[in-house]
Amino acid sequence: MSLRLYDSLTRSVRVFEPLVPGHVGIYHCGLTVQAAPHVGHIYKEIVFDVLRRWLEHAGYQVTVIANVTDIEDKILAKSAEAGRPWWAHAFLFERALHEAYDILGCLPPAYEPRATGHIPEIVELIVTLIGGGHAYVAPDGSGDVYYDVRSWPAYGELSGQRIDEMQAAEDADPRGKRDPRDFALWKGHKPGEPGTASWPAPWGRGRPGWHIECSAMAGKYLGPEFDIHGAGIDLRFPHNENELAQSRAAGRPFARWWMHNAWVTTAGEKMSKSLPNALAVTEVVKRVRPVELRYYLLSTHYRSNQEFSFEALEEAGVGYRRLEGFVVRATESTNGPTGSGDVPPDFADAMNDDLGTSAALAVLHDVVRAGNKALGEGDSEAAATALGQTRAMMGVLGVDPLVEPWASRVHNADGPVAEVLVPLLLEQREAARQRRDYPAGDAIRDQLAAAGIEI
RNA sequence: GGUGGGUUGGCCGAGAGGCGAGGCAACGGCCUGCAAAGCCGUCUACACGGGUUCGAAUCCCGUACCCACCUCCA
Repeated sequence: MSLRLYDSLTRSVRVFEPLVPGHVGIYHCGLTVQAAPHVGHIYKEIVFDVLRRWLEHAGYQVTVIANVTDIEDKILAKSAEAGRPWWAHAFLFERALHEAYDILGCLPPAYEPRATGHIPEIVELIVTLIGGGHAYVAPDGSGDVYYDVRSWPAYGELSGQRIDEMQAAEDADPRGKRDPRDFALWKGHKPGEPGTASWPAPWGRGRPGWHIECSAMAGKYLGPEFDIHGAGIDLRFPHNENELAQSRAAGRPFARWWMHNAWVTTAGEKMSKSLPNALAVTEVVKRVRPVELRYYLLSTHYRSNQEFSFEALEEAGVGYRRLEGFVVRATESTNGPTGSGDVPPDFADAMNDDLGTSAALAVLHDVVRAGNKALGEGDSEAAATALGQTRAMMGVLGVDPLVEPWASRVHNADGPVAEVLVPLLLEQREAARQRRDYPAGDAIRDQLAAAGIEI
């Protein structure tokens, strides 16, 4: 079975065929560096990291571009509140974001372009749109440039909405817009805004609107047409809709697949920076290991909401340790994994079916059960085969316990002290058991258990 | 007002006309000096009301409730 992916534009699952055989270009967007990343933000990274790994497993060369929005209204507002320059504010959270990626074992993108580094490309695109009659400089002297939604009949195709049915924004300040749905491509510099937050343009100093940057950067790095555009479902409208309209109006076919991940929710509602339910990645990983958080997030299909709870998270951690335990035991008691590094057909079918990670995890557990049985029966050949398959599957999901960044953290026995002391204690316990001094042996076991090390 | 998604066992979560996903928890068994781990087994559900069908969690109609987007948002 070949890979089939759901496309939000056509609202259907289609057999994936890249534009250029053997190559896949992916652009995913939406991270605005204005606050510390929470579990919901990082979920998108994990989803597209697994997509990328699965494509690479299938032999594709994958180019991932993920943007960083480092200038927009919120950043200006939040940085002013925090009393630091907007660029320092943006960079602070860009770094926090990178730390979160790394903690969760996401492979780095090929490149992460920043909006502020692509002003010429953005201006060039706006010039093209104005020239084509799809954008106009606001007549009110504000220096704003708007996209003319009425000039693009297909506008609304991605989100399935008709312009006339769209609710006008409550705070709609027409400011010279031809239609209230027209959106800003360029925001003229306003008095009171930092001078560093504006750039020269043919229609006056200002800064780019939020939507245009993605069209400009995706176009620059992946070309006028590319394979997959990813984002969280909330960005479908207006952000992705606007990107699509801008790009196509400028003569670029743009993305061939639009993929949107659903939510990690709390109390049935979307996790959000503006609600008190936000869960910072750095806090959550104090409760479970990062790899367990990653495993937990993959237990739900990416297009279904996942109700976050620490209880479910910790249960998932138990499930992960079962897999990890097999990998560790099987590695110790066999001559290592055997097999071609291929995943079982059922696993491949699940992943090929629009990244069915839930079903894929079921296959993983089945193989581990068979592997554990083989270990129990002393069938090291069967155990080694299961180990090979297990590690291949876990590798695709980015949770192989013997691959970095997890390898050094197996079994909680991390650090040089533990590496020296734990074997020593185990030796003493074994000696106690040999002389049938069980209370002494059990005491050592209990103390290790109290330190988080299970025997 | 418009658009889209959801309601599955004690819990988390797949599936999408027949063949009981999987995990966690619980209980019983095997193994073990006792545990743990592991294995075997048990419990086994599809919001509600109609309908279609030999057969519906899955399709159709209706009802209720929940969520998301239309405004910054993964």
